[in-house]
Amino acid sequence: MGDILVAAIRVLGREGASRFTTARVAEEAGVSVGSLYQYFPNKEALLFRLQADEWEQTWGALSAILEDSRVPWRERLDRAVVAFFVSEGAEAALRSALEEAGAAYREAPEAAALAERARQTMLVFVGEALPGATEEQKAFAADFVFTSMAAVAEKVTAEGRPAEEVKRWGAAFAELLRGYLSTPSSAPVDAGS
Amino acid sequence: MGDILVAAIRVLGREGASRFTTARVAEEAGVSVGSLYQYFPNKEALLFRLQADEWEQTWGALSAILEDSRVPWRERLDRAVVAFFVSEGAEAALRSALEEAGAAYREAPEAAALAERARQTMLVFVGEALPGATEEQKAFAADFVFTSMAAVAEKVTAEGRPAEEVKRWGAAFAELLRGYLSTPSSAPVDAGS
Amino acid sequence: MGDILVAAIRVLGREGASRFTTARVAEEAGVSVGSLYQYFPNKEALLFRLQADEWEQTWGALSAILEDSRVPWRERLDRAVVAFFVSEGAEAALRSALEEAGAAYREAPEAAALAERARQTMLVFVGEALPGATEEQKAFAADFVFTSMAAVAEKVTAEGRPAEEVKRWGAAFAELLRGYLSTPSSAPVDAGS
Amino acid sequence: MGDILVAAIRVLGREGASRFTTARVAEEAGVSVGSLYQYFPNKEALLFRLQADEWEQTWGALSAILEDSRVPWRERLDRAVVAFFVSEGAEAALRSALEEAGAAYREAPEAAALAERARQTMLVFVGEALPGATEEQKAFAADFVFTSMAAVAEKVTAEGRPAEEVKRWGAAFAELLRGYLSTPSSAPVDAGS
DNA sequence: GATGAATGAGCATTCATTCAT
DNA sequence: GATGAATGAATGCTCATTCAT
Repeated sequence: MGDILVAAIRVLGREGASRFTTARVAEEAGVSVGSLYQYFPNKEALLFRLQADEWEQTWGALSAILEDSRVPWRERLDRAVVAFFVSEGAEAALRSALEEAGAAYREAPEAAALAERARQTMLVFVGEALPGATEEQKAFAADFVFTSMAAVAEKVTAEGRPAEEVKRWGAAFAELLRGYLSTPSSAPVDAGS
Repeated sequence: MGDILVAAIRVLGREGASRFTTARVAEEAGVSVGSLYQYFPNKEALLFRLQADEWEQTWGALSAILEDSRVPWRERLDRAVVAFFVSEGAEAALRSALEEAGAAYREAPEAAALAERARQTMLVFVGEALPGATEEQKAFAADFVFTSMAAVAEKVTAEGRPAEEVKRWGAAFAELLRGYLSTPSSAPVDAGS
Repeated sequence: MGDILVAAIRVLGREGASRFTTARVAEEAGVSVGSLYQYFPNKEALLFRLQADEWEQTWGALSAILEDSRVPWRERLDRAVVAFFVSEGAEAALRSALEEAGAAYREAPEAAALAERARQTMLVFVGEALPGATEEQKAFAADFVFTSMAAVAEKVTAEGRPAEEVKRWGAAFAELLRGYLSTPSSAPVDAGS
Repeated sequence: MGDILVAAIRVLGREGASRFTTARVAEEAGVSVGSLYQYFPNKEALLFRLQADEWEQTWGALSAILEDSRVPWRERLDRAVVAFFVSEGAEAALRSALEEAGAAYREAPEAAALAERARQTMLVFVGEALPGATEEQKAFAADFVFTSMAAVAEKVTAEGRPAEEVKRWGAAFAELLRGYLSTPSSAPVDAGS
């Protein structure tokens, strides 16, 4: 089964999403299609698994950094953002192929659970940076930080920029977020309707 | 040919990317498949054209705002970013369908030309905000502002959030960028290279 | 399209229902699978069409006989039953293959319409044979005559008996039904419940 | 092995013929596929066995009634026919599933043996009802009675009619056959050949 | 220039059967 | 005797593209 996952990643990377077929994966893994279907009920489940593994890995590293309260939050932010950009960079090919393949990942309960965990971690972290903010402000800030970081990291890495540049973007974006979380007026909600 | 493009947008919106077929587009347009192929050499070219039109439109509005030098740059930035978010929100469905359909847009020369024009506009704009920066710093800032804005707008609108919220995100992100372009130390590049 | 129907009948007859595949039909017809699917939306529709054609033909002959009021009803009954047995005998192979293939024919509206027409014809006919019967008795008799005739004809012809014997069975069954419709006490309903 | 047969009946009833697979039967029985194949050489043999069991049971009850010479034949006929209809009604689901599954029952020697036994019983019975008939006439009558009864019972029960109605049909058909066996001219063969 | 019938490779999935453990 | 992973041929169906009319 591990063989199949490895083969799937290889096929996805080598052939692209539109040529990612069960037959090709099976052949790459050196097993029959039938065997593939003994481990995964359908093609989507396989894609799904790939996606989940990638998420788990990326987010695991990130939360370890964010939760380490011995380190000042600004430093943690810097490190986490850069780590995230780098990690996304490393798996950009798989990720974009996965996206193209359209694994209907986002709607699955497993995905929701992971996202919820991420939200919580981010919320706690933001709470440390904005001790005086209301709950609503914190919630928005957490969402904002997480979503924009993910968006930019995805975009930058998807464009195939060199690792060096990705790192620099991470640093720049971390600085941006640091500023955002540092400004007294930082809670953008107060301007909200 | 305009009919075909309109039909294509309708089919993409109504049926989704995986059911976007030449036969369906032709039928929706009220022409034969053969005719469709007289205007577009293949399916991808049609998709491509849809994408290009969308770009042109979005970017046209944006550059009009950014280039209007009678308005202070901060205000222009605010307006442009919010306008961009709103515009992306309006076409989120088409955009995500297009993405899913995999119009390999980025690599085409036509796309490169459009992007270059956008880069230039942004560069001029950034020049007004950071008069003292070096060319390299300006280049990075322009790229950074443009890319991150696009990334976040895409992500936020793709998630199907309500128009109200999209607007709020636009405002929040504009504020972020304003801060970025206002800080004396704002040129993150100084650490660069 | 006629070619495809002919080919389908041949494949069904030669290979049996379990080997009746779209690919084989297309090959037998000398066209591509794609073409087959241009005429029939799916395999079932093809089977369905075969079935409908057969029904139409069989029942057309039958009702012509039954409705010819110039002929005494007993004679009409004899002729109709024998004709039905013979007709069923001629198409036994197709019919049993069709049945095995499970064309979900019975539930379709088109089938219901045909059956209703058959029921009406039979009802009128029975009315002539049992002028004094109540409506309910007539309804039961019509159903009984039609259903049992069809059941026996199907079974006998499905067993592959020679044409000669099938004819003899038809005559015997006609006699049976004649007796049934002639007996004063013939309306079995009176014994009902 | 009994477990497997029970499981097979359950799967056939619950899932229908097209989802009747060896894997599902094995799982339902709580054994491995391998074990299933130790008892039955292939899927068809399993189906076959199901069919044979059903036959044995149905026909057993029937012959017991027909052979009980203490009862007048007319009464025996009534009872047997009604019992047959009722029995067929009870197992209509299994029977039609079996048929759909295509157990090629009729051609097997085991089936022939059962059918022969049935024929004999029927022949003896008919001999009592038509003492003066020739052997040939008796043979035809036995075949006719048995086959038509089976045909009608199958058809009526397969249509899913309510038990009450099935019983009524049984009674009606018994009356028909009684009439057939009572008429002096009843031996339809005399017109034969 | 327009038409649309024809093509056929390609895909996801199923399932009876085998055989090494 | 039991297990169940492995097999791979087979199936129904789709769709971009071509080309004779």
